[in-house]
Amino acid sequence: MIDLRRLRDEEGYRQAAIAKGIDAAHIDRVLKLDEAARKSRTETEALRAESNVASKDIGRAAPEEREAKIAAAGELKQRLGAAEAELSTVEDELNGAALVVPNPAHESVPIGDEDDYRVETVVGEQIPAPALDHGAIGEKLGLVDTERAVRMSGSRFAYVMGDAVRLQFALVQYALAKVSAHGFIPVVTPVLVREEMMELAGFFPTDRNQVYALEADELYLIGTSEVALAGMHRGERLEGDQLPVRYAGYSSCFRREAGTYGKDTTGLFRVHQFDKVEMFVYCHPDRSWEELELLREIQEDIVSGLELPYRVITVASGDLGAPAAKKYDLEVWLPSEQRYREVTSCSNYTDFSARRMNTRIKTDDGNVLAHTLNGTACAIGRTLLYIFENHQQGDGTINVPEALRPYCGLDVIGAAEAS
RNA sequence: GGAGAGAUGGCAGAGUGGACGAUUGCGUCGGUCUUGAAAACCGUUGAGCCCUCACGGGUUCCGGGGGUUCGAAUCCCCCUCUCUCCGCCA
Repeated sequence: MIDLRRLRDEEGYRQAAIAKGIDAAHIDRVLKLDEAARKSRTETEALRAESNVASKDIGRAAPEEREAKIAAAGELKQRLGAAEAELSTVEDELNGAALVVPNPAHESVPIGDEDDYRVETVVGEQIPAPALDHGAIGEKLGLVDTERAVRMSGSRFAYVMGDAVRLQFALVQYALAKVSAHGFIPVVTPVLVREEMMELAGFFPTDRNQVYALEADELYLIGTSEVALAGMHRGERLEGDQLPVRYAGYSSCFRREAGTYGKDTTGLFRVHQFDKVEMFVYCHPDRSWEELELLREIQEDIVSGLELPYRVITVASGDLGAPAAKKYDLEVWLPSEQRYREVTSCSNYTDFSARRMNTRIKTDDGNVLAHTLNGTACAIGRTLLYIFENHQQGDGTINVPEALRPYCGLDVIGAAEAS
């Protein structure tokens, strides 16, 4: 949710919202509605004050005076009712209009669309395509079975098997160790949440068709543990001296992937269900830009520790999504496609999400809205597939990155099958 | 799944239609006393929004949403959650 006060007072804030792709005319409409709502609120409250005084007076009045006073108060109530009705109409309209205004982009974000990103760093070698792409080698080495999974559950499901499972849990342990070093508290979150949480976390109504619904129970499967972590401190006031609070959520994630027919149909790249370690930070507004850089550093550390070639880009304003003021994508080189593809991303939501969640911080100068950030620590399935390709060796085996060996006891995968 | 009880400020816990944003206790913060501390005593102590340069004023909030009434923490309806007992279960 946007800060209406800043939207009307700060031209830069307004311009930065427009950079995200919202119509300037829409913002003007929001501001007009805001002004109308404030005027109506002032009038309504004045009437209510009058009405409150009248009611209290009845309580004090002598019995013989009551009749007349009640009649007078009743008339006041009529006027108040009309004013309240008008106010609630304007407020509903305002809320509806304000809800679609995106969080303004930070000044360091390049203006533009999907292709206008800025490359920040490039690390590692862009290796040539391996003998087998991740889907093929997964099937060949008995690590991934999509054919049987399709019979079981439909397309975009997979059985992950054998050493891939060992690697999966090694990745979880590895990622948790990395984030724990920075004070992240591990959390296993609920994967089912109420509709209200989906709305407050900003996924409804916009991404409703991406979310699985359990209609009988009116519960929804989360697409990321971000939903559950963003809701953790709903309506709370956090102690300033305990911040920043950093959580590492681990959960399965569920996505309908509506509208992606024919895209990334092989292997684990785009599936309906995958596991993920997600970072989520609550912090003081003064600190959030530092925290964003920390998230990015951790992400680079995790990926480079797995010896994967990657680059980091700053996503352009038009491709940010409504809540993010700035977003980095970390993309790993996918040799079979000879291009970089996303593995993690991290965003600063500033106070956009906290305003809706009503998560505040106690400070000496009163309470302020928290800033929230989120970023992937490790998307397990995708990371597995980048390992399958980038660490595939000439003999058809997969070399296990040093960093994972202590967690799974494997040096190489597929030696028996390949020979 | 069945039956019952409940949800009030940081916490505990009063309050069943009119001076209640709410008795009291603990905790908080400030002060008195003390070499210092404790104890004791005195005082202080919720949040959101609107108006105002400010001082200040108004309004809303007693789990959430609706309703009755001139007036609701209090009465009515719906929802959510918690506890106790029974059933089931990893």
